Amino acid sequence: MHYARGSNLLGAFVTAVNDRMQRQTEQAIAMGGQAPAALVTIGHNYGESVEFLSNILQMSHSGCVRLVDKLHEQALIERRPGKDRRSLSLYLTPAGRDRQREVLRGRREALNSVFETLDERQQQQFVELLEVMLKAITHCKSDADIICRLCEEQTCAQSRCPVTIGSVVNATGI
Amino acid sequence: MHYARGSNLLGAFVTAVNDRMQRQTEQAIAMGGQAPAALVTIGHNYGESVEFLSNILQMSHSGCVRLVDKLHEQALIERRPGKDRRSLSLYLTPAGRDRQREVLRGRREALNSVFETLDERQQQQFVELLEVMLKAITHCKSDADIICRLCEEQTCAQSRCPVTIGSVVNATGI
DNA sequence: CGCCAATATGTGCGGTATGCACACGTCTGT
DNA sequence: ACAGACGTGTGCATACCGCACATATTGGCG
Repeated sequence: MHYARGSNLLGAFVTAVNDRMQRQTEQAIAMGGQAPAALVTIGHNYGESVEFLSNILQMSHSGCVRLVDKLHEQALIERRPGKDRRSLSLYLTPAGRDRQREVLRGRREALNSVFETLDERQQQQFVELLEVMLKAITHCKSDADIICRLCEEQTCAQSRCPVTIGSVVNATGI
Repeated sequence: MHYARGSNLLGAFVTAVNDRMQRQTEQAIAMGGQAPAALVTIGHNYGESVEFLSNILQMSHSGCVRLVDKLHEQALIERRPGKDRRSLSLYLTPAGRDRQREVLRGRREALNSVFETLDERQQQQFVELLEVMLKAITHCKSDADIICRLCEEQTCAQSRCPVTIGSVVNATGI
């Protein structure tokens, strides 16, 4: 009965933080749905294909084509020929890069407004617990890409990322 | 620089958990958007109006009317005359109550699958930190209702809810 | 080599979720 | 008693997204 309360608090917390994050990121790009994640993910994975993107965003291929169209209309991304003559490579334009930074800044502000209510010692404890859970729930690279689709890459890269670690340690094949 | 990593991990974590929670709750009711939250919230607030609901779900009044229509079509809720002759009172039907339980079960499963990767001592630590943050970010009753729109009420009520406490302690008027 | 299955993109069409502007009835305070 | 606030509902439009399908390309295999 006791950890039912824990799970419930976790749910309330996730709802609260996700609301803030979503509001800020959607406002930064003036588009909803998976658009903010698309911009960030394309920025993290220069030159990848629409197919690749649709997997990370967990949407249908056709939906992703439409999303890419929208981003292209707004001159936020470029479509260049890919490795195949079938596929495309997606790149952020300079304007897209700027917009991506705004998305990430909005996200960071939303997250800081919650995280900084902890004192330094609590922050450290909290990070350790997050690491345990993130590591445990990431079973492959695909999981990791999905979880990190809105992450700040350099922040992640400059230190050991529990999601990446989990994706290796728990790897089940795919 | 160090807590930028913490905020980023928090973001990845929230994204991961929210994905799971959303998938499970939407599947339970076979409707998307705010429908799961609507069902749970109506269950928590028997006899409240459409207006009340639209505030908690943070959607326009008209959008909320349409949502209520959908739930009514599926015989999940009842519309009875409200206090005024203007307003309605919303109630779950027995089928709606069942469906609400399924939504909450899906949510609980999603959350447990993450929370239970911590051992007992870590769970206790984690709950304490969640309490600190939830209390700090809740400034009024409206905040509390929004954050708790998908909560399991009895789990919340049987022990001190940090969201409710925050809504009182930090009250700023509205 | 020639052909078929797999891959990658894109389109036609429809459905769901939601908002804005507005209409209508009801209430409330002066 | 009447103006303005309030609560509900409707017409219309839009954003987002999936399914089924069309098209182009590739790779493997007989």
